[in-house]
Amino acid sequence: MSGQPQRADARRNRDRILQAAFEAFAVDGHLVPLDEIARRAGVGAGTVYRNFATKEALFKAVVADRIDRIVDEAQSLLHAADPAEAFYGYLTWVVERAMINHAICDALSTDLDDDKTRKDTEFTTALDALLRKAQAAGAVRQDVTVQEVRTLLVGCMLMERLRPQPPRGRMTTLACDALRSATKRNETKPRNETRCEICATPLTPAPTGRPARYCSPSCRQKAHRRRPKPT
Amino acid sequence: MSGQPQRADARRNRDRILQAAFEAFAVDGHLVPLDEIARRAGVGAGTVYRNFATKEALFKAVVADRIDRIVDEAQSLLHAADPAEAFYGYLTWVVERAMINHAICDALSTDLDDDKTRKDTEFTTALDALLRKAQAAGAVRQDVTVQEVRTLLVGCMLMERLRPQPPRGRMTTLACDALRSATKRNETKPRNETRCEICATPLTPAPTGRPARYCSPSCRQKAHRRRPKPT
Amino acid sequence: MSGQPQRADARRNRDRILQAAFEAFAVDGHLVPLDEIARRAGVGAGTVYRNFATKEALFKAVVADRIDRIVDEAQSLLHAADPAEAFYGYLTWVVERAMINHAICDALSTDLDDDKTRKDTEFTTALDALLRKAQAAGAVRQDVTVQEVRTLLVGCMLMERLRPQPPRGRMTTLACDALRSATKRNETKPRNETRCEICATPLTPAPTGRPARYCSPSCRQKAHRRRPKPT
Amino acid sequence: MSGQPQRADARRNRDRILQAAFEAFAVDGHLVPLDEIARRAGVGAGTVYRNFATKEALFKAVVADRIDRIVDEAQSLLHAADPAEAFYGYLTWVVERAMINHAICDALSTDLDDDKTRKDTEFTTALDALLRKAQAAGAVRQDVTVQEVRTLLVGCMLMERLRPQPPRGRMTTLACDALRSATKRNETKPRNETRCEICATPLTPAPTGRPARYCSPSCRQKAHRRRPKPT
DNA sequence: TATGAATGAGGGTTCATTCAT
DNA sequence: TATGAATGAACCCTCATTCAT
Repeated sequence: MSGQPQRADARRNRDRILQAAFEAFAVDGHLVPLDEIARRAGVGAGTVYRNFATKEALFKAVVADRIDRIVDEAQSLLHAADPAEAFYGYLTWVVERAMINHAICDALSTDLDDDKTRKDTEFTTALDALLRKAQAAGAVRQDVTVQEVRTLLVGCMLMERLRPQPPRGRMTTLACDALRSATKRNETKPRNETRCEICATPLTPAPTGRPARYCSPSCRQKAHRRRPKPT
Repeated sequence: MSGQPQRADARRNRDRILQAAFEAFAVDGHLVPLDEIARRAGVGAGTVYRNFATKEALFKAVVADRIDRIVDEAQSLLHAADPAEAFYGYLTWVVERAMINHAICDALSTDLDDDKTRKDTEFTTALDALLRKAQAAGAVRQDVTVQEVRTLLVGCMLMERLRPQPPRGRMTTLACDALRSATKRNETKPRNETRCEICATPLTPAPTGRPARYCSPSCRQKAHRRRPKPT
Repeated sequence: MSGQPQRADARRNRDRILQAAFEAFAVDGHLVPLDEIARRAGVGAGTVYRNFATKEALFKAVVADRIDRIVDEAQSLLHAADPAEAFYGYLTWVVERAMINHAICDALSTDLDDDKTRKDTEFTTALDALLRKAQAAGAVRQDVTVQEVRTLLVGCMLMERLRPQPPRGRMTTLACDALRSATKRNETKPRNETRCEICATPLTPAPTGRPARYCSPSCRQKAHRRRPKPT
Repeated sequence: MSGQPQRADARRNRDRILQAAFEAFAVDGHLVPLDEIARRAGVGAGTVYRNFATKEALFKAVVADRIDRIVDEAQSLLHAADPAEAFYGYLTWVVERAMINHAICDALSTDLDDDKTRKDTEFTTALDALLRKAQAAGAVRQDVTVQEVRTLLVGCMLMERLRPQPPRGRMTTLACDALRSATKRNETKPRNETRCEICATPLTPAPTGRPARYCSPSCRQKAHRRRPKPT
């Protein structure tokens, strides 16, 4: 049940189920019915249960599968020339992946129960290696632990998911600044974008005419009411 | 249906339902059955429906209720003597509240549909006021918008929730560093804590004996296998 | 509970409930919630129950109320100059009323339980009187009983309800022909309307062009397939 | 979902559900709970939903099933030797079927939505064919349309249902008289049955003794009160 | 072994009826 | 007495899991 099935067709079924589940979870999360996953995989519901004891077990298997790929990437970056770029680039890369596939985010934040020790350790170890090299190169402040970095990484995924509007990756850039040594921030000149004076919604500058001060009539009205009455 | 009921018992029931729903959502999120909420509130399921047209409406009412309290706090801090402390203190306070009540986190990240404009704007406006004063005082970098701060705030809630172990608020402190002007970070001396050489789990120093290098026998074994074989 | 309440306001409430229930039943039948009836009547649900033991009892009271009015009409027609016109006119009148108020139909076809004997007898007696005079005048065949007429009457209501399209009352006219003495039918020249040759749907003649033979392309196609292939 | 299931047990279950639903609807109409249907069929509620997407869909399937059988009968009568007998016999036969199974009545009076065009047309077409032959043979008046016949047919079902007492089919006979050419009625000699002088309920003649004049003591009492008081 | 049909415990929601105010 | 809030059984429907084929 848990090991790798031997027969070729059984193996193929298992992979198709994993793939279908991954795609389904990526889009709809946990709430996609198992029958739907079976349908996408082109197998019967019973076959899913032959390969995975419960729906939850299937979910965990998907997640473990994804962690493997992420760990691979970390390991391949270990010997990069620039440790700072390797480290920050890796964080960005993982977050980008998670934007596409929500399951990745769950993979890194969910407990993996039985398998936890193994998978979890693998990822943490690989991330730690990148972190230490970056710290040794002075690119990351010394007082952060790998667990904190890992948590921040998941936080970035969640934040980017909350703000899908551009600029993409802004929250990750910000969060990375929290990790950088004090003198190497990504701080920019204040953007001189204009925002609604009432609700701070960014205003898209109109090509012509007088620049807008409010994002909507209702905010303009609100501002009007706030102005002191002339005596 | 939507206004405050007049009768004392009805009012009391409504409050009890809101409270029970709040607690239930805080722990289990959306998935707690409505019957369970009714049971906790000590009323019948029908009574819940008398007060809230659907489960979703109940959820939104809970969320709106919480936002109100959070907005109140922001407004009360607007005239604090120290804008920096007011701003960062507020972020910390909100995150702490959210640690106890997960619904707060949803409240700030969920769309509130019809009411969204109003509640959402109220919160954003209050947060923006705090932010601008802190920026004016040089305590927050100029290139962040209130929307970014808000997202970071929700991110902190989520991250703290992922790492309930001490030190509490560490992720928030880190995230705040991302907002601070470069020279005012909370960077500390590297903690000279020792961590497992394999999986980076922090090691609690034993009072006596030789300091441990690994967190567990399995990691020790793993380290052993990695050592180059003597020729 | 069952008798007439004495106090003026109580009496008024009872009447308003009856009226509201009548209107609600007329439109939606039995399935309108009792709360809705109470709301329409401008009273609380409890007040409805003070006046009528159950929803069913309320329904029966409505029905009895309507029968009263129908019986009144029958009695007022008893002394009309033309017994045939009185009889057939009465049937038509009742059916028309029922077209507007479905509750009337139920009133005449539903068992009235306890009250049945009284109300039911009243109506049957009144109808029988009209019938006998018409039979005596040779306007109605001798071999029908009042029970049959009554059933036919309800049948007309139901049929008209099934065919709300014009000509209104056609089914009633037809059914009345079943009652007439053989020589006094309402038979008309065959309407030379054209109907679809396939499904018999009446065809609205176009003002210009060749007259249509089929109601729709699909019927034309069907007709085509049915034609014998040329050898 | 919609087609015929392949497995023998599935097919059997589907048939049992249809049958159970048919019987349940026949007795209680739409309001029978779906769980009850499942129970009667000896399956779980889920199985019903596997075969029919909604309760409404199940109802429509039942109805469509019945129409099929009725249409079959009409088509088999098309080439009968006596068109009059075929036509009137068919009406009687359909009504008799509907007496046993109320769902048939609904089948012919309910809209069948998507399938309506097809099923509805099939039935109307078949009925129209019978009608035209009977009209050509002079057995049916020329001024009735197939739609009217159809409505009358449903009306007969409803009327017979309202009067389950003997003689069976009397209402249908009457209604058919409405369709007959004037000279071919089923008018009989007036039955010299005696009826209650008060409420017109037919009196079953007692084998011995003086013939009854009233159907019940209460009617006798009523008659007594109506008699003019002797001066 | 693979299929997909069957199960049945809930889930959200409605509404006739009761009862505290 | 009138109100309308509270009750809770019942309804339709879903879906994780089991099992006959």
